Amino acid sequence: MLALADCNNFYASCERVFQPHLEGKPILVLSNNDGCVIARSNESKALGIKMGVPVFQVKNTIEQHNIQVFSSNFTLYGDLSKRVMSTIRQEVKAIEVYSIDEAFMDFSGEGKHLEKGIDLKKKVQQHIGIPISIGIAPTKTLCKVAGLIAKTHTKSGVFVLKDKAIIERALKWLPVEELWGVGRRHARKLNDVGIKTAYDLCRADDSWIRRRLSVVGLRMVKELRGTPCFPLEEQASKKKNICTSRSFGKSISNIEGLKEAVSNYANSCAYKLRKQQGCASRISVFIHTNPFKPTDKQYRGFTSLILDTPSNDSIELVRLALKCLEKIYRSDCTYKKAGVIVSDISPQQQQQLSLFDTINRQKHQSIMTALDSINDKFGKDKVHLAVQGYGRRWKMKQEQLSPCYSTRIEDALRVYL
DNA sequence: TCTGGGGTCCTAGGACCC
DNA sequence: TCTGGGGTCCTAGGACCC
Repeated sequence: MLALADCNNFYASCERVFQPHLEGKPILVLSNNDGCVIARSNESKALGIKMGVPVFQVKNTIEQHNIQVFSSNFTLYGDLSKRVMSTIRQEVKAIEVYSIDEAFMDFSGEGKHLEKGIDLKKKVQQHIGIPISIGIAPTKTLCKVAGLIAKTHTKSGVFVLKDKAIIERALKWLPVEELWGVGRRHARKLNDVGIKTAYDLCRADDSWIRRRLSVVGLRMVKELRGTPCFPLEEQASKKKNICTSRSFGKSISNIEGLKEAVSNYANSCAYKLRKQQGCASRISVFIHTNPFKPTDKQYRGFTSLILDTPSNDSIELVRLALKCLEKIYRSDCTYKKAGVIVSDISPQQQQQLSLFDTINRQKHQSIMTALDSINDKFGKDKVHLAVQGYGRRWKMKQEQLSPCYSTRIEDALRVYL
């Protein structure tokens, strides 16, 4: 048996941990630049606020119901996530951290599954203050279904999906578009041919599913029928692509501003590469105008460069990123977003050196190591390249940012006795 | 006025090889 | 008149996830 632990309304719950008076009150967490709604407490969901809507469209509802609004604080959410995962890790044989707010677990073995789930939920609540739901079933896809039921149809927040009859009942109840692996496109395709529920899909012909939903869809259906196709993966695999991109708080029309942003993103990619001990041999840069302003001239620039020798050196990657930028920049546009992608990633240990290499790699590597250790200790970008700038004209809008209670000592709560 | 930021996998088609 | 059979690699696009 497997289980899926899923944090309820995770970002909203994180904000509540340090502001418990918000319990029972509607909360929203916004995307970067405070643009869209990316998390809602139950109370906000009940008020009809949809996932992903631009904030300005629900401004009235926010004011009317005095909804508490937060900018996204990923430092806080990331830290609380780590803590939730480590509490879970102590209670189970194996865990796969699937996303910031979800983990699959090995729930096999003796003991009653339901009780074990309830106990785990209680521990996470007590240790971290984050409410979770748990779905328990023989396959990952069925765990997802069980988790959905746990969240909506149980008091305990834990549900076991094991008996054949209960699985069948659950699948007949579940609309096909709610399935893990069925997105909007597939849902429409399936609905068009009369497949409305997960149960309908289970009864469809294998070769038909294979043709319409590819092998990925077929695996999912097999899992619904009880055959595991997605094993528990304890080791997080290394990224094959790494991207850092942002929309700007304010549009940028000069190349200097873009240079500053792009060098920061390239530096961030290089940092992420070093953290996973990889080197990239391709770097790409893109810049976009604002697609929501149709009156503006629209342009999307994208280009890549191939490196002779794979690298994770900030100095080199920033230089190449700026070279890409020069190629795609057009002075007659106003830009709203830029990004850097590094790909073709290979392990740092096995690099083939280029015959014509001019960089002193060893020296650069020492610089990077020093840079990382300083910044890990004293804060992000405490020491950085000059091109990254100090102006931050491109920076994000974050007007409702909560403190980093658990990761910055200055932000820690003070308790007066 | 105001609209996020990351990822993965699969498939089809083209270019190329022998 | 008739025009093979087997591969690989790469890329773009489409689908999905959080």
